[in-house]
Amino acid sequence: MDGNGKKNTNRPVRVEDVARVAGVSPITVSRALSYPEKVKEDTRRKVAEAVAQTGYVVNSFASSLRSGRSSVVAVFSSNVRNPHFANVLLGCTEVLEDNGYQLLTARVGESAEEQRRLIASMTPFRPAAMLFTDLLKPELDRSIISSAGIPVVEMWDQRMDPIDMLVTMWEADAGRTMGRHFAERGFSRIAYAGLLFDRGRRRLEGFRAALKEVGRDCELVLSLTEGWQPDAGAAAFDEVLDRLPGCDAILFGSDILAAGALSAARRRKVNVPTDIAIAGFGDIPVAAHLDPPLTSLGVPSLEMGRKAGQMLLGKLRGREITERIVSFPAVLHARDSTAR
Amino acid sequence: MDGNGKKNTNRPVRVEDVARVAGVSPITVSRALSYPEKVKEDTRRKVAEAVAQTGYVVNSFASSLRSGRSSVVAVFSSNVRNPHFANVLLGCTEVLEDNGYQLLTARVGESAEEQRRLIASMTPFRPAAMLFTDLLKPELDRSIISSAGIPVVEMWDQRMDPIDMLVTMWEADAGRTMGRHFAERGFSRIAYAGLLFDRGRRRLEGFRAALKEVGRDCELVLSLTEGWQPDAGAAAFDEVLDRLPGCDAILFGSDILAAGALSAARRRKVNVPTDIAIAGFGDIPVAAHLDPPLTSLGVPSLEMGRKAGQMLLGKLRGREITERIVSFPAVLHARDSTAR
DNA sequence: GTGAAAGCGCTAACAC
DNA sequence: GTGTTAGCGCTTTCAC
Repeated sequence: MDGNGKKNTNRPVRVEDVARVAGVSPITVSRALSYPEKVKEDTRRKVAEAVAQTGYVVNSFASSLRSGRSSVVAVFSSNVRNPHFANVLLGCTEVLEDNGYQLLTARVGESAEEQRRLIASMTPFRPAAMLFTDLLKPELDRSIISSAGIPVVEMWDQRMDPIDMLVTMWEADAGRTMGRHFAERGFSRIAYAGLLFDRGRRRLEGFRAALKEVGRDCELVLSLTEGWQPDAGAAAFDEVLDRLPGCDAILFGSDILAAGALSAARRRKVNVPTDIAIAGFGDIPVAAHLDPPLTSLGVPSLEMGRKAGQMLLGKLRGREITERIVSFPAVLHARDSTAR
Repeated sequence: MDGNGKKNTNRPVRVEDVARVAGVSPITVSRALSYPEKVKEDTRRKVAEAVAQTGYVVNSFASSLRSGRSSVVAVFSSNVRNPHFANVLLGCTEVLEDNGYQLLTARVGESAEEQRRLIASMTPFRPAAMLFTDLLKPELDRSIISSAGIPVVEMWDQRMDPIDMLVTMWEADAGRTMGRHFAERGFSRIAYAGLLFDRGRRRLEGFRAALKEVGRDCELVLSLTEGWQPDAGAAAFDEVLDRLPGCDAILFGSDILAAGALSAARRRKVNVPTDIAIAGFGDIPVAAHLDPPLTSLGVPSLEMGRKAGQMLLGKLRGREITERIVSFPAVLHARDSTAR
């Protein structure tokens, strides 16, 4: 029934039980498990045997309560269906789990009030550090975070005043890179479609700034509020063609939207890129395999997640922090969808 | 500095402090917070004020240690970059977080030994329930899970003997559905390419069984072991064309692989579906927007994640479990990529 | 290198 | 409806 040799009494095994079996005191068991180097080789072996025999598992609640130390990192994450965020999560999980930390996850929350509530729901666990894999709302009172006095990494923020540390990509730079690409290609009647909150707005600003440098502009901006799936991109494509006749290039806020637009173009027998060029954002794996292959800006989200984890880890280990703000560059992948 | 009015001493605020301010005993504070209905309206108000004034936050470690209750659900999840798993995670997070549970996440692990290690790393937290969003290895000694004596949901398993509860989709049925579709379309030289572990193998078995019913078979099976990204699909497409001349239909283990194959077909000027039909698995959002739109089997992963969360919740609340095994059907989306 | 005593902060059990 | 006492299981502190 019970291959572990665990006792059949309902009472869980405690250090005391292990101590009795090993013929040592409880504190020695504790030390043998937490600081093996502080215990004689022989004692260590006896304790290990007793642990195996009794099936002992430490109780984190008791351990953390007494020691005041916690191996929990609170991670606030948003929509994992967005490949960006999935990559970030993967990257930071890798780093933190491999270093003995447990991840307590919560949604990041969509309104300032919801964010406050979710952060408050984590504080009883006294996490050792916090990681926000998506933007905090500007309206949020950040003192509830900073007052915890623990290492904190925010991500994607566009400002220079993080609570503690920041891993980001400057959206305006990314937008500018794409704007220059559009300028080089000589597109003249240009549209943009995407979400226009925080990051999207900054990206659009950079995009327009680069166009203005060569005397052009983004003549139509579609602010998508509902939907980020391909259908929304297809609908946006139709709307652009209606509202901006002669439009020869559209930048979308994401590759998913752009993929929808490519399919709408096929349906309407509009040739991409000859009739109209299309570009996206994020460089998801299928981008290079769409028809035509989609020009996109790649975001090193996996590396960003890893970096966030490493920064927390560094601070948890008391290393001096040299860079509080780390920004990653977006990389242009020019493909056929914007060819000339 | 501290808008919460929290004291500046380093000692954290305890129930005792709140009790003093409110003019009641510690246990009354505890009750006012955990069982408000057991406390007079007036007392409740005084406690609430004292909590606000002191900035008190309960210490989960102490609370759980004493009460023996835990609000933590351990979730073992795999590659969130796979849209299936991202959806599952999203679904169960929704349900569990909205009902007061905190999610402690770990990777599910790739080998039986790693799985054992990761599960063991969660047990010190005495979770109230466990959820495995991906398969457990058959070699894993499951007694370490069942001996915890808590509600457990496994997902995707193809057997009928879960540790406790199971949310799954019968891969063989799904494969059969696709096999019948291929049979109806009259394809005759058929290939399969995908991962052939656990789930993929069962799916292929169903696929072949349906083909055999009409006197056909899957003549070439490519076992992909490295890579599930589009490039691997493109390479598999090339290999099939080399090794099975006259092949008129390929089923891929995922839509991502199939998307890569579609792009390889374009590169080689092979027409889909006239020259060769292609189908995938998973019905990711872009599937309907590829060129041609991709035939795929949709898996209701978001609902499956929600269901898993609800089943755990039901058992945690002591409700009688009526169905220990819940299976969801895969839905065929026949699109142009397998048209005749 | 090991042990004895104490206490982390909370809430169960029981009393009133 | 509220209070008193005790103890959850561990690890700190100090002693040897």
